[in-house]
Amino acid sequence: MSDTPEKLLVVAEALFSERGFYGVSIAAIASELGITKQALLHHFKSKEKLYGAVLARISSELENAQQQVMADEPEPIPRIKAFVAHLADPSPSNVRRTRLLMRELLDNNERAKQAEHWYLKHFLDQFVAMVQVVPGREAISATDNLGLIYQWLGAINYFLVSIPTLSAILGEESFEEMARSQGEYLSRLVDATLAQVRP
Amino acid sequence: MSDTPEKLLVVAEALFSERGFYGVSIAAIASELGITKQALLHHFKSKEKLYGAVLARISSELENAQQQVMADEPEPIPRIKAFVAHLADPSPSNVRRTRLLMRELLDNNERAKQAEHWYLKHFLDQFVAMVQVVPGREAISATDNLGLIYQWLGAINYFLVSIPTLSAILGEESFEEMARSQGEYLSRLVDATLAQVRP
DNA sequence: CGGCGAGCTTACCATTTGGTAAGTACTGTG
DNA sequence: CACAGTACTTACCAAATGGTAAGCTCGCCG
Repeated sequence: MSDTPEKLLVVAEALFSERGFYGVSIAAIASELGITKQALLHHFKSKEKLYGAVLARISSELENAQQQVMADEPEPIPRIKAFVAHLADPSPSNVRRTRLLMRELLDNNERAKQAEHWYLKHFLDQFVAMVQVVPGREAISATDNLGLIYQWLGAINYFLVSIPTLSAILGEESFEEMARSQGEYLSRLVDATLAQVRP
Repeated sequence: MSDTPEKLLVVAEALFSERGFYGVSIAAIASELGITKQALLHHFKSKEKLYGAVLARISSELENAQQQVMADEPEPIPRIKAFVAHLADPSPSNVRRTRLLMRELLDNNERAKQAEHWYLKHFLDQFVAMVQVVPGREAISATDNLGLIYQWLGAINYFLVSIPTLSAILGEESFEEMARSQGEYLSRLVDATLAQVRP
């Protein structure tokens, strides 16, 4: 079949995102690709390494998007809003990524305890930097700004991850209405929280 | 050993929370309890049923807490804040519950597709009702209020679930500082978002 | 006392798991 | 042509998985 590793990663990402690390066997991934399990193991020496490659791919995509926004939008607040909007994009590929990262966050306790390097650290550092240049926020500590960012990330990621559930309990059309207003909600969330100053 | 099923559920909850449904074997749970795998299967006929019992227990605890707050605090806004504070309690037991529910949210797509009944629906309905009685919010649609609630739940749950990661990347003392301010952040988040009216 | 169900135990089982070993076919490159 | 490396394949494996079957022991009820 001679798939490029890129293709393998796309499929692996989809399955890991859907069922989690322990919920997917390498055989299942291989079968989805129409190759044998051993063909997969040939490219990535172990299941852990395959998973690691998927994570690395995602984190590099994330950092690319971040640099893109930095370059495109010089104004601090519109820049943040553009980035938030990008992260909150409800497209299937972004939802997939978000689900996988959420799972990783949950598993991180276990699996990555030995992994010295938290692969999203750079992403977070840069995000903090984006907030710290907002007028009135320069004096606020990095930790406090990180707290703010976590509120945004929480609202964004939790919504994305809840899409199937919400869609099921609200019904398709009601959910669509909610999804449509979500973008503006987030924009206002950013405004409202950024405006707050420390007492 | 004659453990009450309650004890079994506590241990099962801890392990499912830590490693997820597929990440824990019934043998592992049993061994943690010092009993055999078959003793567990005797009480709960299958792994799925055991997991379901854990979920049911959590959802009933959640609804109890909700009723408690409803009874204790008659004023709409303080009531919401009290409930939010309860949900955001960073105690180990609450963190465990939150992790497990977050995993369930991720897996829901797969496992609970056939389960007609989304076991947290009642919790959400009642939460919406709590918001709908806030002066100035009566006219706002349930869907819009749900959107607001999801922002709060996102901020709360994402933070709780990120505790080990944050603690690792920030260091213990810096993280403690962030955790301390989190409560007030959330309170202000509720104020800021509740104040907004639809255009 | 007889028996009956609850709460286990040991024994067993088919299937799936991640992974190794060894070989084959193809494609350059010296 | 020889040789090396890539991209696989089939064959295999030990361990772990969820689950069944059958039995054993205890307390309780008629």
